[in-house]
Amino acid sequence: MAKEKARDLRAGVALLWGEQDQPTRGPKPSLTPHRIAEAAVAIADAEGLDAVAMSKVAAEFGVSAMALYRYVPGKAELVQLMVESVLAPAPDLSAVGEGWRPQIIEWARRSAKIHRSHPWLLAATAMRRQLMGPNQLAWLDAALAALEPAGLTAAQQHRVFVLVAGLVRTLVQQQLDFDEEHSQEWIRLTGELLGRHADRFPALTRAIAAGAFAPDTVDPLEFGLDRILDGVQTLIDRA
Amino acid sequence: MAKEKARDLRAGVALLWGEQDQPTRGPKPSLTPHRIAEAAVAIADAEGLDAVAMSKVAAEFGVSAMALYRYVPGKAELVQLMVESVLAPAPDLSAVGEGWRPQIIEWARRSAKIHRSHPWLLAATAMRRQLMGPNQLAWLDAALAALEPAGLTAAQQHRVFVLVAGLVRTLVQQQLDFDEEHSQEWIRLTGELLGRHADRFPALTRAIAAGAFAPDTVDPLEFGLDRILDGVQTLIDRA
DNA sequence: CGCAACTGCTGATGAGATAAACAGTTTTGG
DNA sequence: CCAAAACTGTTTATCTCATCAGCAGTTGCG
Repeated sequence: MAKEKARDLRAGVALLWGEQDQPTRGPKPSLTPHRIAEAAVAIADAEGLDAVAMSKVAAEFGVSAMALYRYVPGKAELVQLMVESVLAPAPDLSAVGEGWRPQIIEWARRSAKIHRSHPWLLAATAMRRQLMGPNQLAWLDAALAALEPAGLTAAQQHRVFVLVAGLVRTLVQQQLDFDEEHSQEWIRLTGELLGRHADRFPALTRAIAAGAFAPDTVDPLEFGLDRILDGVQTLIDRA
Repeated sequence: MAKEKARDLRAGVALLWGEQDQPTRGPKPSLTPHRIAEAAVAIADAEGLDAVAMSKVAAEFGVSAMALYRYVPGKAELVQLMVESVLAPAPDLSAVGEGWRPQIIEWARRSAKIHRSHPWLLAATAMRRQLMGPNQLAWLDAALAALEPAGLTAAQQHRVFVLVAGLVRTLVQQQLDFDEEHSQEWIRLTGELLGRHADRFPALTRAIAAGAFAPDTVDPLEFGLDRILDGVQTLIDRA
């Protein structure tokens, strides 16, 4: 997780923002960072982020692993490109109509949808503070724009964004976990354990008995948004 | 991230819950899973989760890497033990007084404190749905117990827990990122980029100009809790 | 034309997890 | 008391990956 790989932040920036000058001499490049990222995305979608090995991505193009290093400084930067690739295009919330609340809700829904479509995205963005690419920034911009009409202070606006973005991450993670194959086995084992130690976890035992962990018709994301945005509304009203 | 390592879930369970029978024959074990986990925690605290290599942990005890496999099925299980180790003891909120709100707030504060003290904890628990050990369950139990007086349905209670736990994770992550050494460099670079593309990110540019990202006297955790719990209160009042 | 700037390749290195087989230790059943 | 069983720790050996170095072929500019 915490690999020191400062390398040269600047190299990554140039790549992420497409601010590189095209070479004139030499053989024509047969690849582009973008195509490489897309191939990597395909692998990650199908087999998870761990399956994205330089050699495997390279194989998609029939070249050796080292060939990729002509296009991408290293794996970390490749993952960044994958993220950018998947975040395009940034959401356009102009059709959602007026009001900060519907707009930020729509933002959250779209964000959640992308994260669900690319289960590795959470892990890819969970890592160290990364420099954000244009698309990541565009998503941030869209959220802030949505919140502007709420009339919060700039600092509050930022904090609300963090809450909503965090909510999306949390709930998508939950859902992905639940959908996972081992999930049933996990639930069974945990239930068994709990039965054996019910006295140590009284509140949990009660909650389970009352169906707290049973499948639920309410979308947890909608529930969370309602709570958070109600809280924000309270803040606005109070001002 | 997504390594298939079902191995035998049961082995991990037994280990995590200390449900293993002590061997009688053979040489006395010189270590215990618990001592190993503590050494690993020390390493992770000092150098990050990536620095926790079997060989490095083993070196702490002057034994070979493979010796650890006599105590722990593999690295994944070791990380689980580290988590359990760090989550002990479970929080006792009985001294906090009455009321669901102060109690769940206290729960969140203590959870945040532990996560801040062990920056690797977030990464360690971010992974695949893991089987929870007794201490992890005890934390869950404590949170549910705190929420009981609120009079929510069991399902709502669970959802609120998820919101609060997610909030803690989100905000600790933020704070850890910010404290990181490269942070300043990151902020500078991002600012530079933003200046060069201000027109593409109007809302963001406005927000920054208005100080949205400036250091803030408000604790983001308290802010988030206030919003979420206000939202929960609204839900309760409505019922 | 000849070199500089490139592209892709092969081979090497080093980190890490972990499997396999072995040697020494201790306990217990006969 | 002794030998086999049950263990502990060790050495060796694989495997998977990222990534560095150095090489060979390509191409466009001066």
